[in-house]
Amino acid sequence: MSKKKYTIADIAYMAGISKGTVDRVIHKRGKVSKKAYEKITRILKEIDYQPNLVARNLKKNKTYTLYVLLPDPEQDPYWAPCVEGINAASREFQSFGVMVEAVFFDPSGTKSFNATCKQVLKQEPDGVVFVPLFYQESLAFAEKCVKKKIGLATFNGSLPEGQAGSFIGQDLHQSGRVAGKLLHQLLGDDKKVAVIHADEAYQNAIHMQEKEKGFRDYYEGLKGNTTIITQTLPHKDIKNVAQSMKHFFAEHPDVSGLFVTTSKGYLLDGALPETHAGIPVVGYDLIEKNIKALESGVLDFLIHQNPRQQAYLGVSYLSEYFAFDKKIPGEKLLPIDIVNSENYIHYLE
Amino acid sequence: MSKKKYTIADIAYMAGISKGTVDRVIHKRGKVSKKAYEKITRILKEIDYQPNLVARNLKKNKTYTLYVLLPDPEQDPYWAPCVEGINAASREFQSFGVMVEAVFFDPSGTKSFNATCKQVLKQEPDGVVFVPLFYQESLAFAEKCVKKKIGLATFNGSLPEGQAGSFIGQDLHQSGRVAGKLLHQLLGDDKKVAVIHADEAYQNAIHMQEKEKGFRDYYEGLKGNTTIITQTLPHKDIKNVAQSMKHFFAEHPDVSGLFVTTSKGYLLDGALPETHAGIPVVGYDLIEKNIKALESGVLDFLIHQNPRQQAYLGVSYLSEYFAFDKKIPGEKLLPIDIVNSENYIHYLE
DNA sequence: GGCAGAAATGTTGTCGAGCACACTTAATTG
DNA sequence: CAATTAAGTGTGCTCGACAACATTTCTGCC
Repeated sequence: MSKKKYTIADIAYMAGISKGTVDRVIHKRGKVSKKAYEKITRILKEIDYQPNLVARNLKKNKTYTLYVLLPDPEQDPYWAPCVEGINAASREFQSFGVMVEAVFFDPSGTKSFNATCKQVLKQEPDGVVFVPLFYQESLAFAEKCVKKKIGLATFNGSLPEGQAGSFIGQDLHQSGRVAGKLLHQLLGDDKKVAVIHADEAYQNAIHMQEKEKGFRDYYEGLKGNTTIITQTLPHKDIKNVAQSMKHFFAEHPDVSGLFVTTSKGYLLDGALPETHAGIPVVGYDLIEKNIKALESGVLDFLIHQNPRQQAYLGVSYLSEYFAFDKKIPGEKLLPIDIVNSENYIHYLE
Repeated sequence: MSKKKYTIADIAYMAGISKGTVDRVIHKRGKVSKKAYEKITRILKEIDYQPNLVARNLKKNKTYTLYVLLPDPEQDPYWAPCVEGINAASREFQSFGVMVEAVFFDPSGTKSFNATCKQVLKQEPDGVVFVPLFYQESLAFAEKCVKKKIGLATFNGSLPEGQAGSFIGQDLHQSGRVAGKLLHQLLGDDKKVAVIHADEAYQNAIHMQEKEKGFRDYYEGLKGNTTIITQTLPHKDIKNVAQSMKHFFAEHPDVSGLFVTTSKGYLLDGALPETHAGIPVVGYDLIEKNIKALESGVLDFLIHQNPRQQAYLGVSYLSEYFAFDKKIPGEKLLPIDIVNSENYIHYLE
């Protein structure tokens, strides 16, 4: 499993040649005779030479600057754990010359995002990790980064493939399937269920649709007789969810389970009509209010998207790329964690 | 968030003194005048000096040897992912002079375990990560390690507190509660359920009991009228589970849900009498056979103990301790992952 | 053969921490 | 007051990778 470690000096000695030449072979910067090249290459292979990353890093002695762009956690608590993840990764890699700076933008419109992007570009960072909340704007930003040869990673949302850089997040379609399965497990066959798109500004439209697709997909695969209806709860109505739900259930009294595609499941707390109180609900995200709703029994399951880990990995991937020349994984899909009132504690940080 | 990095030379220059003295202050090895000591201490605090771990590590140039003792995955597939976790950690830390060696023992008796321990001790490793499958024997081994000042970490089982070293694993009691909650969610109130201790040699007795306690604990907290009965399925009977289950349900026809406390839930596949086929079952561990049973619908939920991560963390903690002087966390409880047929894929490796 | 110029190879200093050793003061003693 | 010793301080080398620079060897050509 492990073996003796060879240094360049060792190899030079073995080949009866100076370490300068060995180094030239390793880094392919020419000016080496065929004979020496082959001899050294053979030895390298034979001993499976692994350069000492510590020494390499010390010599390089370069500092890399990473910026992380994410929505302001003050405005949406979903993002709060990210800060902790960013800090953890930052601590871990600062010894290797990686400096990490987190920047928040206002998620309610594109203006703040654009301004933040501009500001970050001005700092000429080596790498950028960001949440592509706004599609067009994110695309433009990513292009600029690529042009400037800035390392890229996105989390909690992806850009069209072919983009250089990494995407870290969840398979939303599959998470919809998980929600479908959970409701199915709770309800049994042939029931009527509803998908609720609660609140959330337009930028999450794609997310919600993906989740709904997965959800419907799951039920279609069953070939049962479950009916699925979709209900949008626009922002203007969230002040009176009770009213909205009353109307909803008046119209659809036979709906026996709900799937809330956003982190706003807690809005149902105290807002379900007596006739349907206690109805199974599956929602998203471990924010404080949802956990309360989980404990009070309003919500049955939450799907955890692990924002902390997403941010942590985003920073880690770029850091490892800079510090250790590691490849950046193109796509990293995190587990779709199922959370109920008994296991949520371990997912909090 | 991040700041300029100071070197010992920087500090020496600032204090108008040589780096030798600065070094003496940092490492508290005396021979420094009060004046110099205070001056340097002040500067160190002021700039919050963080030594460059890369340089430190390079200078030390020491290699540490870790041994990992775990049950042979060939005999119990539960342990297979551990090997992958060990390898991942090994790769990560080999640049920092940490050598990792995995050693398997036969879990069916204490003999192989004892022999392996002896053998490992003979190698005089710097650290040991092991699975304390056998209580007495593990205790003795741990004591020997402590005496020899060998770094310690255990996973998937703990030793009595007060032991030096780290424990990585799951809160078994709480995982029993999770299982209780899941069955409760699937069944509703006031049902009769059964805890099945299936197979498993004696060494897992404590695990199973802890899980059962948590399970009962959950239902007691409800103050409902659920009845819980316990059924042990001894090793000699696993060849004829169908027969055993037939008898069981003949005696307890009103049992409407099962909690299998071991990784042997898959044994129920094809072994449930027609009268009770499709009954909700919660089990443990993502081994291949269980996943099949999950997909076929025999099992409804599995609780994932994440053996891969447990092993990975065990190795990582000790490695970071040796390589970076990091403290070893006393106890690390991993999330109790709930798995169904739609999300298991992300937990496999 | 001699010599320019290219090609190949060797040498040395750097990165920062850390430590052994050499060195300079100050204090102590005969 | 010189000599000895202790206390405090400074210097220089090491770890391994790496690259700039210095040096040697080879090649072709007059």
